[in-house]
This record gives sequence, C-alpha cells and structure tokens, in this order.
Amino acid sequence: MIEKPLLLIVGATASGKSAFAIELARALDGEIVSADSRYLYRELDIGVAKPTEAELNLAKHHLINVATLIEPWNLGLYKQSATKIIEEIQMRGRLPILAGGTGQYIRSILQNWQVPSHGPVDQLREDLETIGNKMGFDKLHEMLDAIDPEAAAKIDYRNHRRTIRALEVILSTGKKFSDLRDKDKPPYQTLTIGLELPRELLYARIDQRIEDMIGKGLVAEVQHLLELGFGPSLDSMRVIGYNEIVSHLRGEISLDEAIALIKRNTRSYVRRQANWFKPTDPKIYWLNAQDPMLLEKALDLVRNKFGITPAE
RNA sequence: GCCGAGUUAGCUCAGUUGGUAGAGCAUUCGACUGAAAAUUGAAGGGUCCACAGUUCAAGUCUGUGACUCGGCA
Repeated sequence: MIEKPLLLIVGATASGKSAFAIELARALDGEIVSADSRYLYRELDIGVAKPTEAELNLAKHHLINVATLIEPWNLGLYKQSATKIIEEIQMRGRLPILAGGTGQYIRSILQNWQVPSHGPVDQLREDLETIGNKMGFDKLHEMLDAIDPEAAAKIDYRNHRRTIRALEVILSTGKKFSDLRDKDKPPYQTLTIGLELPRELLYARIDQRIEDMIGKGLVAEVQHLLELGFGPSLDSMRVIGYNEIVSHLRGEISLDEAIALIKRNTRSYVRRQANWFKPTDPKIYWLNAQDPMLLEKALDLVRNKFGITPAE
C-alpha cells in the first residue's frame, strides 16, 4: 500500500509559518492542520497571534478555535484528533499540511507516539504534589525509581511535574509508565520544511509583534477574559502575554514592565521551541524565511518528494 | 572649587577580619509521550577604572590621577 503524503511546516514563533502554510495550501490544494496548542482555544486571540478570520478563510484550517479554556486539551486529545483529521483530508484526495509551533504535538504525529491512554487525574496530581511538598520531591522520584527505573532515569528529580505525571499513570493503571509509551514510524509519507531566520532578526520581529499586540488591544482582551471569569489559575490561561498583562492589571507591574517581560519570555520560548526542531536535523529541509523564492523552493521540494505539482 | 558616595560579567549589583571573584537578569546549549507558550537541567562570559606603594599575598589597605552621581558654593 502506498503511504499518503503529509507535509509539515515547522519553525519558531513569528517566523511566518501561518502565512506560509496558507500560501502552500492554496498552491497545492491542501488543508491546514494547526499544531499550535494555543490556537485551540476560542478565547485566545491577539496575544497568541492567531490568524485573523480573513486569513483563516483563505484556506481550510483545522484545530483552531475548537476548545474553550475551561476544558483544556492536551497531547493525547490532540494526537487523536489530528490523526483523524489528517486521514480524512487524505481520503478526500487533498494534501494535509501540519503547521505550528508546538513541538511536542508535531513530534507526536511525526514519530507516531503511542501516548499512555490515561488522562490527567486532578485529585491524584494534587495528592502527589502535597506528598512532594511534605516529604520532598526527591523522595517522590525515589518512589518512581523503585517502581519504574526506566522512567525515573529519563526524568530529572527536580522536575516535579514530569515526576508526578509518571506516578499518576502508574498509580491509575497499575502499569509501568515506560511500558505504556512507544513510538513508531508514522503511516504517512512525510516531508518536513523548516522556516529559519537568524536569531537576532527573529528577536527583532518578536519585539515588533508584541508592540503590535498592545496596539491591537491585548490589554483589553485580557481584561475581558478576567471579567468573564477566566483567571490565571486555569492551565490553559498560562500563556505568555496573558500572565504578564494580568500582573499589570492587578497593579503589580507597570505596562512597560509587562511588555518587557513578554518580550523576554517569548525569547526564552523561542529557544525552548528550537530544541524540538534543530538546524542539524537531516530530515528537515530548512528554508530561509526571507528568501523571495521561498514558495518556489518549497514547491520544488514537494514536487520531488510527493510528485505533486501546483494546480494552474 | 569644596565635601560626600561610587567605578567588579552585556545590564543591575554582592563580595564577610587582605588568600587572584559571586548572584539575578541577559546570552547559548540540552531534556521532554494526556499541563508543553507548561515543566526542567547545564554552560560560556571578568586586566575587579588606571598607575604607584605597603605586604609572602591587594577587588579588599594607602597615595595620586581619570570618570560618574549627589550636595554646597
């Protein structure tokens, strides 16, 4: 059986992925599957640089505005939905284009992760957290090491959250965390294109974009969310750009300080993002985001790999 | 001009009774399987303003100079 094609677009935030994906979708009769954990939520808009309604109408988009902050999504749900949507697009004979900045989500598709099927258990998480705070998280990690040494070896004892997750799965399934996770080859023919931009330039673009967000009314957006009762205690609201503005609205910091913090935190986010998709990765075709021939080069890659040519 | 305070990492600053230096932020690199814009680990980086003196030994003490910031004329 011939595997169907899947095109992936990766790159740092503000590198121009969204617009590039739209161009490709239009040229190749494709549909875009977003791989951005913050585009999932209807309520988040300006601060996450979500494409506008008009932009979204330029091509068919999936997995944008499909959730609400009160019912957060996560890796497992994303993997299930994205897989289903990708296959539906392929069955329609169109090209799925997976584009976004959430490295974990993209890799779960690219490496066909078998995600432990047990979702979060809030009460258990809280209990484990309490135990950790009382006895020390190193004790919690020792516990994990006793039950599942393979998982413990991969998790730093100082990383409370991942320690808790591993124990959560073990305690609620009775099975080892390390046995429930697996990876494989994806059932698609894949081509990954990365958009690259020199760090310095990227940082400058980010600074500009954040100024623009303020101009577009980010403060009012956050204010409105707070009025609707979406507070920073929601995991889904723990977003760069929102946390800082909340602090400002509470009078803890000035607007200028909040803006400086957003810039700083976004830069650090860019560096963390880069860990998922590295310039040295031989499977990624890196193209300069500023190259005037960008689209042509990408279409060449698609033609060579998939044999698909742009519709006239 | 006089008096006082200061000059140490890219930035803001610590540096105890003299034993050639630290923190936070920044920068860079790494981990990641149902919170991932989350969580988390590590590294690089200093003629300690200059010169002279005391001392086995000076970021630290003394002197002179330069620069910065206050205050008074």
